Amino acid sequence: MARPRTFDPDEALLAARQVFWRKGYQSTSLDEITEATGLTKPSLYAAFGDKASLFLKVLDHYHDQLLARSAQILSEGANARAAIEGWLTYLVPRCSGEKGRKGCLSVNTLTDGGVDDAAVRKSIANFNARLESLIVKRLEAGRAEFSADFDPAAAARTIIALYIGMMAMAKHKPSPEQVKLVIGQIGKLLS
Amino acid sequence: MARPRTFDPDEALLAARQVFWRKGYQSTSLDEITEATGLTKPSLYAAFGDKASLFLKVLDHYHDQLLARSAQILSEGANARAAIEGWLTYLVPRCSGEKGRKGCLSVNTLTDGGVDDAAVRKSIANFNARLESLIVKRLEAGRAEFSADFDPAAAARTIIALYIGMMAMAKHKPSPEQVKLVIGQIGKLLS
DNA sequence: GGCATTATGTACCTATTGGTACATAATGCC
DNA sequence: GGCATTATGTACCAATAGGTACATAATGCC
Repeated sequence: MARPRTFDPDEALLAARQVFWRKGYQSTSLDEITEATGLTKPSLYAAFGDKASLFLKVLDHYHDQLLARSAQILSEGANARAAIEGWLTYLVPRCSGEKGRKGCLSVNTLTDGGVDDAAVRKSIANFNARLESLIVKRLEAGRAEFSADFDPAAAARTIIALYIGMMAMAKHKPSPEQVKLVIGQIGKLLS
Repeated sequence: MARPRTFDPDEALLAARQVFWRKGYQSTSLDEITEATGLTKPSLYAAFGDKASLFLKVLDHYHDQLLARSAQILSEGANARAAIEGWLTYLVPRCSGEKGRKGCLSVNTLTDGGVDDAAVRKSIANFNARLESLIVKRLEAGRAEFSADFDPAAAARTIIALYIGMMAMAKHKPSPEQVKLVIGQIGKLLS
């Protein structure tokens, strides 16, 4: 047939993700991606299309992965409150200085004015909607834990806003204790 | 003496701010700034220095303005809870579709991986610290409103995280109602 | 009015950007 | 082994980026 690939597309996607995550879409040059992946530009184009298309693939993969892990963790807690707190605590290393100041690729992209690609915005909106849906369902499943006037939808949306805020603040490299201080406040929203 | 300026530096700074706010630092070209300000590149350089220096001036000015307004609004409420809610409600138009999807210049810059200027990071960290300090002081001034185990520092930091999260979510153009839903949850943090 | 001084506008420079043309190498099929 | 097909590597291109040299214009002071 034809000459086979000499690289693993999934590995290349992960390598590109590292660069996009750290520097953002606009500030990442194709040269940096070729260096990180070990591929040449023609190989990149043949495999993933142009820069925008490559970034979208990276972002979609990131969203899928984060959603899968979140769904898993949210299903594990003894009750809704514990599940939510467990989910946020799992994110602590990413929000604090422990794993650098990369923050969240999705949040970083959301606030990037240089990215006006409709497909990218849609991917992020979809991710947030699905994440919020996961939390709403977990809260509704544990409805009995809360008071009569508890509003799962409002609480879920507020938790999403807090998640995004904490991911943005990760850029300041707060200590894990500072992050846990905020997570400790979440309990007040769940009553 | 010498030839006088034919433009108002403050106006030029505001015009540049509009562009940086909408497109972000990296994606804003000097040509777009010259178009928005009506100045030529040499005039820009003579007045504000290079692009990074100009951006820092814009950002500092933005921070000063937002801090001043926040301090004023936070001092107006009948009590601490009303003051905080009034402050967030003042920000609602910026968080919803009413004023487009610009979000907050400071938050957008914080999550911008392409900006690695130490002075910029310091300006943002300083802004956040002063904003948090304003809120802590307002909460402490209304200490009697809250229960004995209320932690003003933890609550203030959580409110900052929510503020940042809502500003990031502004990029999705949420409806004012959706934003108010989140603000309505803030009360639970203040008890 | 002449001069020193500073602002302005044109025109340009170099580096880097995303993207590609083209020759070459490696495979499976017959 | 020859051939069609696809991957790879070099070398390059046009466009755009931030930044500047230099000639010119406008002021106050003397």
